[in-house]
Amino acid sequence: MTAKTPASAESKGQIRLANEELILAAAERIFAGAGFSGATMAQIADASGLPKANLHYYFSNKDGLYRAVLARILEDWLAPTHGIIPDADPAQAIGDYIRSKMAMSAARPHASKVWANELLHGAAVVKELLATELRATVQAKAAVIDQWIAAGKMAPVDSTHLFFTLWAATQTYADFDVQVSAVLGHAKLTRADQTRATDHVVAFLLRGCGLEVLSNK
Amino acid sequence: MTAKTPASAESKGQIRLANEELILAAAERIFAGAGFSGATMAQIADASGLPKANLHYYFSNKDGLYRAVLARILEDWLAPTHGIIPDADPAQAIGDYIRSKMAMSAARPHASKVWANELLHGAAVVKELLATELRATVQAKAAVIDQWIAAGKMAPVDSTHLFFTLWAATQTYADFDVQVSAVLGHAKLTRADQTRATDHVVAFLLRGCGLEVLSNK
DNA sequence: CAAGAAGCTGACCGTTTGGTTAGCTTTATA
DNA sequence: TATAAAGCTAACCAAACGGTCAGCTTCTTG
Repeated sequence: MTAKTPASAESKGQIRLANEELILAAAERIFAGAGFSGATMAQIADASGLPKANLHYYFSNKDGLYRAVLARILEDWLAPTHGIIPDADPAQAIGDYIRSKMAMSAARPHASKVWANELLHGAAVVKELLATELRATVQAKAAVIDQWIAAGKMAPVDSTHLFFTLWAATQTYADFDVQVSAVLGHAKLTRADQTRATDHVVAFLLRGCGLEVLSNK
Repeated sequence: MTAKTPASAESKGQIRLANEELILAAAERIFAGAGFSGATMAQIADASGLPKANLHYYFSNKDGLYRAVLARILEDWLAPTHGIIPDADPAQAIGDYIRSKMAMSAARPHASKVWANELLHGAAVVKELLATELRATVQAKAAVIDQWIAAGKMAPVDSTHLFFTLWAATQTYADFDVQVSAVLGHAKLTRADQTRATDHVVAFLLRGCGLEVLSNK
């Protein structure tokens, strides 16, 4: 609305920014539903409300668009391990981590599915990243877990594999929601289902760590 | 070799049986690696060592082949809940179930990936089945778990969601093996990795149920 | 308000893919 | 061994797909 100095924020036009966001959001949805190969540029165009040729104006090609979608997902994905530090209380820190993972699965199921699909088919795009950033993060946080175990604050779990189990148990509600829905007999997962799932997962996984659920804040 | 009465076993020729198996095995591999849309009939033909037109001689079309692959997987998938019956010992029964799921993930990773891919993208083919057979199985077995809980034999877990957690924790080693490998710093999962994973998962999940690992037979 | 930059898009194109077919060879049967 | 059934496959085809481009409109800027 108001005229601003053009070089203030990014050097990208606002129209470009808005349309890129529109396309990325649509692409995330379509890629989640059909995978990379199953998704078509025409579908993504329809979902974003823009003509197909416009997609190629903003993104070099299908692969470039897919990489942009993955990059956008990545930011939120490796983040919420902040609380896992030596001074923290294990039950509080791990509980918070699990809850934030469950919240992410509920809030951004499409993102989780795109990520799952990428891993499922060999992680051609993000393999390098897994072996560097993710590996380093896990090693650092596993060391904290090991300290807690050595101090007798929790059960002697395999600290590295613990993360595989936490990820699996939480993301299954986003990735395989059809299976959960079908078994529960609901057409879609309700908010009540999500709450029940979170309560179960937090209690179960903490007990697996030899810990008790703390009062919720 | 020896001449047999033709109507003895199935009414299918041995050549047909052998080639169908050849094609199904190749298709499972290719579908696992690339998903339904990403896989091509030409790739499956190459992998099976047969010309492409031969695939259409045995299977009506790509969709028919995909359904046949899923059907072959399904048999082994809903099976190993046998041990979960009221008279059994909870730690023994649940421990055995987890171990058999881990063994399956290690032995047939391709099958697990095809199944995961089908669920991930909405289960268009197996949705009906999830809502009937799988749902019924889980309800029956969850009732057994509830009996054990009522009898004070294990911790008060959500018996239905327990199954989601067991499936997730075990199948993650087949479905997302690239992630596990990358974090562990190995090119592929070794037998030692599989053993360590099984030990962790069994101990961790049983503790989550308020149970202890029994001596391994 | 002139003029360049940015945004936009219908129409088009080469390639890939699932699927077909006509005609061949091999196997089974009486 | 004659004959039918089953098995096999090179060559071909129509549809769908990712991607291009020329020319248009809208926005920004000095």
